[in-house]
Amino acid sequence: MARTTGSDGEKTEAAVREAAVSLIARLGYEAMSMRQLAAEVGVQAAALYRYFPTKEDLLFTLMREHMAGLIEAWDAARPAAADPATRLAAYVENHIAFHIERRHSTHVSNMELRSLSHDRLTQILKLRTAYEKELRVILRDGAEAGVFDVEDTGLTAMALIQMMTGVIVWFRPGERLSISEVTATYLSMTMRLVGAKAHGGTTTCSAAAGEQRTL
Amino acid sequence: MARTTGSDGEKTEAAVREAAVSLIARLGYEAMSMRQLAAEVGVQAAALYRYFPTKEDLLFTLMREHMAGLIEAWDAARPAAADPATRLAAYVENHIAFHIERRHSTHVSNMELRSLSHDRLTQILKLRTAYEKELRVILRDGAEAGVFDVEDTGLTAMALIQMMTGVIVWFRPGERLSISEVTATYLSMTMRLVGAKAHGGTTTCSAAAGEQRTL
DNA sequence: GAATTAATTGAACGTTCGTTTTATTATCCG
DNA sequence: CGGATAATAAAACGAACGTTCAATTAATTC
Repeated sequence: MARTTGSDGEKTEAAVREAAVSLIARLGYEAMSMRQLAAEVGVQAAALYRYFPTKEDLLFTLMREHMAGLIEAWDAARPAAADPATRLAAYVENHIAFHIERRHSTHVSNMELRSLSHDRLTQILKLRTAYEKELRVILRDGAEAGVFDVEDTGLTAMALIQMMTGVIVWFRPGERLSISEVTATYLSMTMRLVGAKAHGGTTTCSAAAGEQRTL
Repeated sequence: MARTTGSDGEKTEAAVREAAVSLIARLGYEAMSMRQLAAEVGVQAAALYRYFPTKEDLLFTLMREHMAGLIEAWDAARPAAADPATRLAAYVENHIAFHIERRHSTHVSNMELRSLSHDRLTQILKLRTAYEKELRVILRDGAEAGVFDVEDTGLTAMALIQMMTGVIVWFRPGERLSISEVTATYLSMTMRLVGAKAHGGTTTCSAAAGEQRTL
């Protein structure tokens, strides 16, 4: 047999992407076979190669679009011109919302980097670095303005990102906590961690602690 | 040929373990072939099966011993009976020291869980939960004693552990920061995050950073 | 120094992998 | 309605996989 009734390239490609994200997140890139993926889509393995020339191309596409989506989401959510605390809050909220919403895709982009070729790894890391830099800038601005108390901007940014991204490890929608509850708690932990002076009230944390080093 | 001069079962097994941790951390469990591992050890693939009946047995052994080592390290480092802040500081210091020291093995234990059978996954997760519970107890004690300000003990524990474990992603020994600098910064971030009242002083959480025990 | 045991090799097994090729059918366009 | 093209199936490719087995040699024991 050959072309099946009702077959449509766009729909098939979208189905492949979706199934691939789910399968790779669950089994891992190396453990997922192209035949398994094809079966999930309801197609023969050879049909996949109409849309993605190699298995690695498929992985790279998924990762690139995940990172692009993350940056896009932040571009849409970032406050125009605001104080560091407001910008930090927006960053935290966007980060957590995005990562909870795209748990599988985040899993893939974080765990399967080693399966990329050198060049493609570099491309993905460049996107990631650009996204992380946004947070470092916020922290630096806040530290310079004296509203944050941060010892080391780069280290703090990494710590915050790992803390926030880690939410996908344990969070399951519909369980004990809602997304907004989780976000609120992470937001308050973040503000304490960076020693943010309360939005108008007295100081919560800070005082001593040395001058900050720039990265 | 057959047995080689100077061959010794114990030494070979140790070499296999060491090479396996390094290779799996670098390539991933699925991507590492038994022939690759054997070549790294300087032996034929068949020789590996003298020590580990299957590839998964090898992985499981590495993980089990990693988790056992972590719990053992904490048992040795835990303060006998102390206030929550001191215990939390000890937990953070032990956690970071252990994870930096055993970066590769941590990578394996955190990233390759999905390659375990159901039973073995359960065993590893049981160990991990037991270790994490130690932190939750510290946080709860501190919250009940009024020396910590924690909204949600479980969530805070997960956030802290992910933040601390994340150090292995970016930390490289001999670069910008020393282990003790990193530990000190993480300790101060932790104390602020949990809203710790200073050890004996009057205010501010970041003061805890100054009082730092050596690693 | 012979018998036994420990450690390893080299070759092979069947399976599965990613991928390619070729043929076949549905759909679209005139 | 008929030719072009898009979408797939079916079968096959060589390579690599985890693993097993028999043969062989080093070390140990008596």
